[in-house]
Amino acid sequence: MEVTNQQVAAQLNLMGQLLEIKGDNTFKIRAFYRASDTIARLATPVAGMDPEGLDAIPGIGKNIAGKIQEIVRKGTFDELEEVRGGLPGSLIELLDLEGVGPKTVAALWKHLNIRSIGDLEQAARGHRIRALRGFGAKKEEAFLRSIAVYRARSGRMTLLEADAVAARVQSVLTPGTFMFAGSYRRGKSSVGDIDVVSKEPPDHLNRALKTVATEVIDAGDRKTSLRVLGKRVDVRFSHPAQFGSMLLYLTGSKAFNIRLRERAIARGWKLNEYGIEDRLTSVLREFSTEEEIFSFLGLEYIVPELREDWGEIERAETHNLPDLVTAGDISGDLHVHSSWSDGRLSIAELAQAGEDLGYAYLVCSDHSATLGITHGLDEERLKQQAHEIEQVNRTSSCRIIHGIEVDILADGTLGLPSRALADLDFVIASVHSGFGQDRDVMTRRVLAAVDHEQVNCIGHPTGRIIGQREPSALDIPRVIDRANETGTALECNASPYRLDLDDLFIRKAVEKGVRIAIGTDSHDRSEFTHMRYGITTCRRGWTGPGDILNTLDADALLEWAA
DNA sequence: GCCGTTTTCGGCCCGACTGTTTTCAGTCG
Repeated sequence: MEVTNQQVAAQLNLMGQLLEIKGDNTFKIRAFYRASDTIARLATPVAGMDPEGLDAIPGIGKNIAGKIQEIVRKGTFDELEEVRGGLPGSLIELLDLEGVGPKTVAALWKHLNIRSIGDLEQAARGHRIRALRGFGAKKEEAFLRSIAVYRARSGRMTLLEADAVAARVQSVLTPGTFMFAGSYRRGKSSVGDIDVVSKEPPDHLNRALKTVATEVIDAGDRKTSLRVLGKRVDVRFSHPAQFGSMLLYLTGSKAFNIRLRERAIARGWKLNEYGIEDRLTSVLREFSTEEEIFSFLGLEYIVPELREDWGEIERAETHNLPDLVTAGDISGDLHVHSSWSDGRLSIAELAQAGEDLGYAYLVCSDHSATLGITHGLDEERLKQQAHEIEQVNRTSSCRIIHGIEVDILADGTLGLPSRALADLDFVIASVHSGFGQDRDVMTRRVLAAVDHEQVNCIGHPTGRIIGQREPSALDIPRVIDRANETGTALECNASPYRLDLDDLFIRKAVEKGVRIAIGTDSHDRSEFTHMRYGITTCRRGWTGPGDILNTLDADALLEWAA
């Protein structure tokens, strides 16, 4: 079984953590973390790369390249096993506690033989930690609080949850005085916390924020951290004259910020969240908008969705950033369900919803009959549905395109015969079962659907459900290559629980020339607005209007599908 | 451990907040 990039990244990350506890050189530690991050967001599997190819990746030198090859061969590397041998494995879990870092873990272990979260809890309850130099009663309380949060935590938020937390925070903020920042602003498919930059005075705002917080983690004049609806919210206060710098800093990403700061250093400046300081004269230049900073640094303005250090800085230097798709480019939704299968809306109601959104068309893609739980369509009911769609289309300005979401069965065959699919205008093929298949089986299964003459699009290709189900083992780069050969589109499923394909693979796909179909997978009226999540995910994948099927008008779409 | 349009050696982003101290270490983003 081929080792995935995620597994390689996990081993490199583990090495970083162990070296931290051991107290090794901080720059060596940083190198392992950086390599881990880089591998985790690489679309190309490292398992197939040669040493030169690995070495060519920024942040990966000869040494780590060798270790990656060791991991590919045997799942681990000698130096990792050596370091691991000297430390109890359970120490790592202590690093997951908020406020507990490597120095704390090492001290607790060496002096009190604390090796796990359970050990720490006992020691804190027994007040045994305050005897240690540098530790006191408040630390013991903080450890117990962190343990409680750790045990109750639910991980990253879907964008729906993030919207709910953001709305609650927004309810106590003054319009026009703040901006959301962080990964929420960058539009990542899941969000760890909510970041806010505010121009309002801290004392006033801290009082207001407390009214919506379940816990105040810390509160200062420059920054405040809270828990709202159980999720972390970080607020930074900024002078209006410095708002651009603070917004840029808090929007990140971290890797992007580091690159910009390095760029400033090369010019004799220091970039921070207050402005750009001349290192010689110590004169601080302030920026009220982000646009001014980019301009000052000699860069084209980079939209938040692109700020990941995925090559956008180099493109901004030459004023050659991609032209990204916007909501205004979208003519229709390529994946919605009706009450013919498991949706709530009738065909007529779908058409009305489409009209309300100003869409030229909707692809009605109900489930095929093989998926027992959703009383999907067989050949006979498909014909009846075609008749109803024809009726509705006579009076609707939003055209209902007759499609289907047909199951890709475990052996790669489809849930309906070709003759039934031939009568339809848009065929989406999706995996809905057997997600645990190994890489080869799953990939052959999906490739069979890509090869199928009637299939126009592969729905939610990896099958992941954010926070609930991991992506399948599918070899996406192979699927992308084959989709390019056969002219098959890949879906960006816009459901906030899916966002599948995600940014990284979308970028890989459009680089190869594969078209992306954005579908909300709506089962009810409220879900049509999820289109915005799909658009943002596509923008993060560097897609322009021409890469997206939804930007075609109805006739062009049908022509493409035929 | 990685890297180079001042460098193959000597750097490596920058600052806020807390707790335990009495000037700072640790953690976090």
